Amino acid sequence: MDTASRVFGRVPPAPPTLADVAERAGVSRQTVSNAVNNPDLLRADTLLRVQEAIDELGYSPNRAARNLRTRASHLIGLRIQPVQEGTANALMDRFVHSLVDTSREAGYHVLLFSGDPIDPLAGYDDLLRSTAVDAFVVTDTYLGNPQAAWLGARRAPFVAFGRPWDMPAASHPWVDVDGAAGCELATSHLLDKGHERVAWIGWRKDSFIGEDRRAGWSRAMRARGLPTSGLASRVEDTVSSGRGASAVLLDEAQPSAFVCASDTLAMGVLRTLSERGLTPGRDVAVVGFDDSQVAQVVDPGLTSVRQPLEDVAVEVVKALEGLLGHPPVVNPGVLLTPTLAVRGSS
Amino acid sequence: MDTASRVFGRVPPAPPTLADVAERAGVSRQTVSNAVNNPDLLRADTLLRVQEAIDELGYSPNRAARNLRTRASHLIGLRIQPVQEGTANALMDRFVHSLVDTSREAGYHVLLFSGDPIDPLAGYDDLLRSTAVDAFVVTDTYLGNPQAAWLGARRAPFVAFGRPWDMPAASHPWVDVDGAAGCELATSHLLDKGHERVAWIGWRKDSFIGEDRRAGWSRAMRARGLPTSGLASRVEDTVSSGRGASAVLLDEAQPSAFVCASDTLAMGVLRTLSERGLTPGRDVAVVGFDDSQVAQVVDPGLTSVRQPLEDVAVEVVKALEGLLGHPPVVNPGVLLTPTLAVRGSS
DNA sequence: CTGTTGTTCTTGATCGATCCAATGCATCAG
DNA sequence: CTGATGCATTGGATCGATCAAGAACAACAG
Repeated sequence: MDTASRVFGRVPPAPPTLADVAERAGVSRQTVSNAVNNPDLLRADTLLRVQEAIDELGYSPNRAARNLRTRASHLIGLRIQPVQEGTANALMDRFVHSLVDTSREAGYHVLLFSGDPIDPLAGYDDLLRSTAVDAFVVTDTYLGNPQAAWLGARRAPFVAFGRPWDMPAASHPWVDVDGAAGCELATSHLLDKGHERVAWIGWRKDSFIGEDRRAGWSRAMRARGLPTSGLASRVEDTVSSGRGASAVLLDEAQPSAFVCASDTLAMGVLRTLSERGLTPGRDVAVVGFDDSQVAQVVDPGLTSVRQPLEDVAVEVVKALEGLLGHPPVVNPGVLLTPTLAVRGSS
Repeated sequence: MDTASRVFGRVPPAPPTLADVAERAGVSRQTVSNAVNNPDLLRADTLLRVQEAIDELGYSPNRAARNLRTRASHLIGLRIQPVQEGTANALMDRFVHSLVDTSREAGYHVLLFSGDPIDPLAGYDDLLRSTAVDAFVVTDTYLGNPQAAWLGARRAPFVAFGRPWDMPAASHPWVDVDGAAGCELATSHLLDKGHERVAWIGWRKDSFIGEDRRAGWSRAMRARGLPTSGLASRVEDTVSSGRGASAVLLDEAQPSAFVCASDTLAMGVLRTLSERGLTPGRDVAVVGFDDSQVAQVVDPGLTSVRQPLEDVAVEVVKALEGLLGHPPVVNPGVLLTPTLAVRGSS
């Protein structure tokens, strides 16, 4: 009795191959292959016979063999960011879910890999050269995406979730959420409720995304002829920054509502309100961004801009299918409009 | 000019193969293969020459070919739960990160797949039969894991994150976090601070995990000779249940501290406290479980039991390496002790 | 009857790596 | 000088699928 038998009780049976099915159905290997990949090439009765044999044997094509021959793995590489306890994670989680579901429908699986924080390209290179994945989904383009340029140069197929902010003419497909539209939506929602002095708390000026979202707020304000000066603050993305900024704004500009670039900042606003005995939603309205977990469990509920990540995933996969098709098609960028999850805070 | 050239500008060069390297280094294919996989079989100078050739050509072994021959994919399948906006997600996110990092060090990549909510086994079967993955990591064992039994029957290598509660004699490797120890730790922490009436808010009795955590609380109480009767409540895992349960307990049993089976429940307690004008941490102490995002951003900070997911990932990979080794080794179950993240609420 | 066309199925080669068995070549004991 | 031993390297077969031709056969026009 060999080692495997001792441990497992018996040797696991070798999975059936194409040849096994062929023999059983009384046809050639190629015919079985066609039954699987091009059923309409077979005569109806032959197809049926082959399919019966496939079912009886429980045959499933060996991925490695197929990949070797077709030079495709049907895997999509997704690099996950270094761990950081923040909103970004929960967001990514939703996106990953959607991406996995959507790609499965398209016949792809998602392969995760982690980046070396020092050399973000290391992981890509390895997977690419060993032909382990067919394409990549790149998510952290907000950093001025070096990987987009790098992947482009290597002619590696990839789709970005996030606009190429610093390279508007980039020729790769991308999908993004229109943050400006989201904040405009949030602001208009507040204005419709009768608020006139709506303040903005956002990120520092060097953030493309932050400036984009801010633009949505000021656009909505201007559209109603309302002033924006003195009503905006740009800080770090932390709860305490949001708390500090909102305290200052309340003292100096007396806003009746806040639109924030993130739920984290909005949490800070809520804290300031509770410190001052103000009730969110009644005395002062607050809107966050990302519809994170906290927005849902915090006391009156935090109204928040929700990114349509399910739709993003669909568009990403659509673009991937284009890239990997014959002939390859490079889809143009897609911009999706977020929705507003209205809760007690507004 | 063919289609690819028209789209890409030029045809991407075929990646170098083992034979290319062999030719360049003036050795046989097998020698190059050995240089990669068994370097100590080569004479030092030959090895050097081969490695130079590898570097010059930028050679990386073709994964598909290797997988075909070795009957291994070096991929680990991880099924992600159907999307549910809850604590579980953030937890999984941390775990997935750790798992990806740890498995990379062991030479494995993580393949995500989603389960059909109706037939949770569908995804497994597909991947298993097509030899797409070498093993699985199973995470949702709290449901009385049908997949564990199923995978076991198919002799598919897998490691569970979570004990086989309903089948203590199960012969598969597993890794779990000792929830009882965590709650004991939390309770002792409160008792050390001088609290004597520490209440418990947990899940309904049919949850193995819930009862396990509860046992930690009662163990700690009994160890100091303190009574537990009337101090426990079992409810649904929602904020409002936690709010309701804590209100009742405060009225009927006057506890000075709460230990909760989840951060969600703890959030409910915090809400009750704020409704009654009580300050968490000063008037009444609260401890949650899972150290979720909300625990960190909520007002005074929520003390919470933190699962050592990084360590879990390490143990899971260790067990996987055992299963996939030659000969395979089935590691016994591993139980890890959580830590306590102390914040303002206690 | 021959040649063309089209459908259906089969055969041999191939993808790029590793496994296996064998070879060349020193070294060294008898 | 012969044969045994060990090390470094090699050539052929193989994993299981798909690709690229070609073969067998029927239908049908000339």
